[in-house]
Amino acid sequence: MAITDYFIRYLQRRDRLSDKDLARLRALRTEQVAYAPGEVIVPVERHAQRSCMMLRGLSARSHQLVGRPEERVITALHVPGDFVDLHGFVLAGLEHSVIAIGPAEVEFVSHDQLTAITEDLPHLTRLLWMATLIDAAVHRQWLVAAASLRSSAHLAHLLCEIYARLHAVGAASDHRFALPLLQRELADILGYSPIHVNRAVRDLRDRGLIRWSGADVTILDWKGLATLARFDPTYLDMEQARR
Amino acid sequence: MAITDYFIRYLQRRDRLSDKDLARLRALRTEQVAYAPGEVIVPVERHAQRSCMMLRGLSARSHQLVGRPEERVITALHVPGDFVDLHGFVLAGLEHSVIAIGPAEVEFVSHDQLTAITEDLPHLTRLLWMATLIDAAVHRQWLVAAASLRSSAHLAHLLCEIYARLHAVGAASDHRFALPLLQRELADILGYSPIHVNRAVRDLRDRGLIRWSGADVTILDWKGLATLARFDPTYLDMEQARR
DNA sequence: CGGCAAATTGACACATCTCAAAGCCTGTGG
DNA sequence: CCACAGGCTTTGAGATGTGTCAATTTGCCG
Repeated sequence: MAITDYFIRYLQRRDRLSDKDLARLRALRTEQVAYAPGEVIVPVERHAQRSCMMLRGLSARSHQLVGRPEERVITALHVPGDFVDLHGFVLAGLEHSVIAIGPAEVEFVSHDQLTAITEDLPHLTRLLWMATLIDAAVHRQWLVAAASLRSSAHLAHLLCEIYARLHAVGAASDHRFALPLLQRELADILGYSPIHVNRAVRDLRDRGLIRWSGADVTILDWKGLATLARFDPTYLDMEQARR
Repeated sequence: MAITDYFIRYLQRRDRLSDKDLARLRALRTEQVAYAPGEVIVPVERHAQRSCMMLRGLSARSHQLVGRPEERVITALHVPGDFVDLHGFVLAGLEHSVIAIGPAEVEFVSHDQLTAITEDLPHLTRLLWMATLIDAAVHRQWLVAAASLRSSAHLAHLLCEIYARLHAVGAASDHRFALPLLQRELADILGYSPIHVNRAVRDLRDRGLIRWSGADVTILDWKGLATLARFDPTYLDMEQARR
């Protein structure tokens, strides 16, 4: 399946695509590349020439801390169908890198083609814009979660969100999904020490809310997990609307 | 001064505006409204019909927590020149409200006019897009700060950022600015208890880094404050570039 | 002057971090 | 098939950061 299929599904869940919009998306020339776990997909750079969509696996936006080379913070996770670094198209530079979480495959689109879309197709342009704004809404929700939830609930929120996003593009069902995240990476996402993340995982397990072995996650009690996390998917903006 | 002047300065700091772009911005029909401290400027709503730019004072994006009516989290602060809820133009709904921090004045722009810009002026459209992406970059930096800085350094980071943003649009100089933030609001921003925020403020004062009385903040030692906060303004994307 | 909201302080409880060590998986070479 | 190495996970104990509660002080405004 071409990545654009996932991305088209992502868009169509939120608005109707005209024939013109669809045709242009399908005609995009792209380059597919596969990455090993931990590899850098997009480096910190200025004036990037292309952006990537997620095709398979997961990726993350990783911020290196100044003066502490071995520490980093992950500010976003991306699932298939996400236009991962579309914001690099409009910004002068990326202040973070994009790395593979587990084995991952992405598809690159040149900025020339994106510029052409903005010149010709206002509606599709607004939908691309929308995709970056949903990322921003997720950032805000992560801020809310970080400020208002204790460790177990915070982890629960992340799991609810990832499942909701995977499910929305048809990449997960039955409350099961692959999550090849190391606990160290989870710590970089949630802002805890790896040890504390481990305790949070155990807590959710002990409460009978999840099963997690290797990269396999099963949500045993969706309602319980969502209640603990106070999860409300409104922020993912998955609503049909004219944009 | 019309708000558009601040916003135009915001844009011109980052790219060249064509005569057409400028003319369209200057021709925007807007409605100015003033608000008292704490008042709601934009409610939680679906399918908003207008968005607002910051003219005077400060505003914040406030998230009500589900099931805890008296608690909230603030995920963004806006200074004059910011197009505060421009994201409401493309999203189906806002999951937060916008409130006044101290006395504030904003200028509303109808979404009809924004739609027209996206139909006619691709370059200006990309610049509007950029403005929302800079907000997203600020969200990410807040996530990094929350995950990697202890309370005093976290507060220091916020002060550095606010000053940098005010200074960038000419709304502050000499390391002094008005910051009519209650410590309770500061707590909602940083994710600490008001008591702990108070300790952080005192710490920065005791170290001789800032003076803060009433709404008046003076940064006594910019270098020291920025070092403590590991502040690097790159994420504000204040660079001339073709977009 | 009085009243109220905000800022400040102290003491104690709870959450999370750090360091250290032990257990578990998986791939590899003998 | 087994032994081993290495990375990841899990556990424990003590140090530090932050939250909560209660009380006092400050500053503003009527």
